[in-house]
Amino acid sequence: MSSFELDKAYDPKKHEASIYEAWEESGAFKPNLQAPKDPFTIIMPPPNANGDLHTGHAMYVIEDILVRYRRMQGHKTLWLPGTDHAGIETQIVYESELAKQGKSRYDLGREAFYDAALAFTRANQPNIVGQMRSLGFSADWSRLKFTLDRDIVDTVYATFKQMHADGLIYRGNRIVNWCTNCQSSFADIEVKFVDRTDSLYTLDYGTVKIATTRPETIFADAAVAVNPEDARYTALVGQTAVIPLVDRPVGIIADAHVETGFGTGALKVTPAHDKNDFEIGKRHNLPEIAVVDLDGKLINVPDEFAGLSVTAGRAAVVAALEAVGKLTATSPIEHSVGTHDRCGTIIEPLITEQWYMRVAGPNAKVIAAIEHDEIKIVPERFKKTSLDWLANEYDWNISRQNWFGIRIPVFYKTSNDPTKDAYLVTADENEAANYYGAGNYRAETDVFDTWYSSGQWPYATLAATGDLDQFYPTSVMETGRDILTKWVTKMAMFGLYRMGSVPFRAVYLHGLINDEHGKKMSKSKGNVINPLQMTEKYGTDALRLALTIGITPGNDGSLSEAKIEGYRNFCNKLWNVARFILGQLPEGYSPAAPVATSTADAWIAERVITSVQDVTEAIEQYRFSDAGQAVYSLLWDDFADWYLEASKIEVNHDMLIFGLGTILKLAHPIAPFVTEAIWKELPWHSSQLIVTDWPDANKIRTDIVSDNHSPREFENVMQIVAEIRATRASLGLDKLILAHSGSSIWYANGEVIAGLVRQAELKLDPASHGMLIKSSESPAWIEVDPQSREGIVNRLTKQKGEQQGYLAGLDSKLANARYVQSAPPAVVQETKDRREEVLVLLSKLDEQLAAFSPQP
RNA sequence: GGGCAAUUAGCUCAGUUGGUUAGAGCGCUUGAUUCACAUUCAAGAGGUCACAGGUUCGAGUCCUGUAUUGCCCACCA
Repeated sequence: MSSFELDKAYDPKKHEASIYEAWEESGAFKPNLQAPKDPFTIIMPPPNANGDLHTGHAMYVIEDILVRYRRMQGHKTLWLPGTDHAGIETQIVYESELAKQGKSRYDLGREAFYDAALAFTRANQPNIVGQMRSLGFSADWSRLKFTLDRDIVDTVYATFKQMHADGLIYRGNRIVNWCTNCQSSFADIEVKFVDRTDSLYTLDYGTVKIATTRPETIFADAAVAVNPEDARYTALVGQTAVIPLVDRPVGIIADAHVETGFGTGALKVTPAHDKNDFEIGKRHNLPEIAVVDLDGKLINVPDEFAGLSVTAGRAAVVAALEAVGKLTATSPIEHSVGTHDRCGTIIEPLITEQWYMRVAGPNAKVIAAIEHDEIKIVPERFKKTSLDWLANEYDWNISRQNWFGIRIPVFYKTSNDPTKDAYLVTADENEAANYYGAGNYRAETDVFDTWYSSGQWPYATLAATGDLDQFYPTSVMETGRDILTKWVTKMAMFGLYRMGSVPFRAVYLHGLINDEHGKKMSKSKGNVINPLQMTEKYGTDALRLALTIGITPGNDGSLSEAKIEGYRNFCNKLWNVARFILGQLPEGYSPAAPVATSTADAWIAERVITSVQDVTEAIEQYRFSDAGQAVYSLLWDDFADWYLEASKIEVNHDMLIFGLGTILKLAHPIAPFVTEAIWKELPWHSSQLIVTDWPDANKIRTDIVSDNHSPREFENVMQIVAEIRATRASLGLDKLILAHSGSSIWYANGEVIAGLVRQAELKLDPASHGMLIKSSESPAWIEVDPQSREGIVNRLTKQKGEQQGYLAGLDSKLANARYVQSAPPAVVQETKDRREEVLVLLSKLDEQLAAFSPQP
């Protein structure tokens, strides 16, 4: 009797927490520096410390798969986790917290707000960390880093200082994307364009008419521009036009930027409030007149408009223009308007002074690294995307006027001392005091763009944990393809700049996870799948499998509850396979090297070996879906449906245990909990599955003693069984008698065949006149009732028709001389072989038809 | 305007260098089931691989074009 007693079904809730705890307590998540193989490192993209886990984070499962796989392979494996303070995002969240108390950030002041937001963030961090742990992530939490940790910030400061010394950093007074809500400038990449319908107003400027969507900025006009090729206006170039309402004359200039076909072909040039106009202004040396302030209110305009918001001002100016007859037309126009991607506020282009980084030089190194595959990008098509983007990036505005961020380490001179520099780059106020003298300096209040600091995440974290020497460059960066340009290229740039080498050797990009109909998940659509609800309901492994199988690198994937449920079933199947096997082991059993003593043994051994190769290769090539599918199919289609069933007739405990053990190993990276839960039940294992060796196909092949059985023979058994089952189903037969002629395959496998077919009896009868089992090479029959004759003839006729059609196709192929000449001989031979097989089958069908057809 | 991706069974998706009669899961139909698992088992139906050309002995796969959908970048007075 067996000493094993497993629950009837796998209940994730009973196992996951304790297994995770055991992993962590054993130190399995920490890199094993004694491991024989090279370091393998992944730096986790830090999720927002204030956020909740969503399907995007759940895709870190890919990282866990890689890490678990490499750990089992014997690499010194480090997965370094972290969380992000998420600058502006957190600021917005925390401001809304304050709003609940009826406060704004101005009530607290900059420093108090920063401290409070930081405390809020640190207090929330355990939430997201706990959620990631619940997904089974085998990261080394003892190394957890936070983007505002002192040591991280120090690294960022040092980089800034070095870049400044290298002449890569400068102050620039130019047009920026200003968010009046956030009171900060933003990089182009943070501006999201939304389509809108607005009014296009045609205004009378005396000599010309211009078209604009922003009449409230006419007071900032510095010129009117026309295209130099535009014959309508050539005579006017050099003349003046007059801004209505204020009657201020401006020059008419020619600039190629102007499109003759748009509006009237004449453009009001407003350098201070339009990006393109700013460029035109630079080309023509035009004044930059500001009429919108940082709050989005009109300034430097006639009194009646002063202080109005842009929107109110527009309406008022339009009314005034109409009143004086200068508004000659109004038409709807569809265009895109830039908004801040975090808060949705319309971006006001205006001129402010900001910190910039020159990117051309540093980016050139990134381009070279990507071109030479020093950074391999998966899928490869994103190589081009990143190269195009890098080659076209403008100097990067790295300063923000948010309050929640890393302050730019600069102090400004406030005295008039001509011997002192205008500013000093240092994070140390003492240094500033020494240099300028007390009271003669002020600290910069701008903070870094979060991508400036998070772009340094790989080496900043590794430096902070003391792992830089051992684990940099890292192995793989796995992240969403949407932040390829925002983040991945920045990390490459910073890594090459500061470390002189790439931060990661490969980048794996996953796509978006959509809902069950391939639609983007969104709160407003109500189709958001909460990963934690799913793991609660179906178990963590089920979610992990659902996010792995059927997902293609870089492509959007879809997730549904039904899909997750299906993988819950898989986990249960695995559990029950184990339950079944363990249930029949004798007391005190301990496994020995498997010996293949039956046809089925030889076959399953081969299937396992092939699967080990397939799964290994798939993971190596980042084809995680294929890896998952290979394990799924091995367990369910091969091991459970065939080998286990066959073992009910002829059992080989060692082979069962070997198969189960190997499957557990192969499945572990994707489904770590259920595999470890089963592994724990096997008393002969001294260590946890998480640190067990990954199976080696060659080693297995030499270890398994084969008793001279061919895997092919069992494949024939499977064909025979399938044919008998199909025949039974189509004829509605119940209990079967299988007659055979006494060949070796039937002697060796007859019992197994009958057992797999179920409700079948075996009989030696070389003279049977039953229905021929056509897939059996030596004659065998299903004994049939004469009453079934009509059904049999129908079935045989249908099969004959199918085979004749197939034969015709093969014949026409072989009749084609060019095919026979040009195709590889192996392909042609295969066609010929198949034709022979069909002919044999057809002759059998004819014979049977003759036997069962009514005699004439 | 430029680019990328997708278009394959009712649904969601695979299909790795061109080569068996194109696959999976779910759903559907029929049947089974005290024997590890109904979170099960067996059998089955279901596809002109978006469309039009082309290359090739051979195209879901390569080329050209078209359509639809989604995404990215640029512009949008």
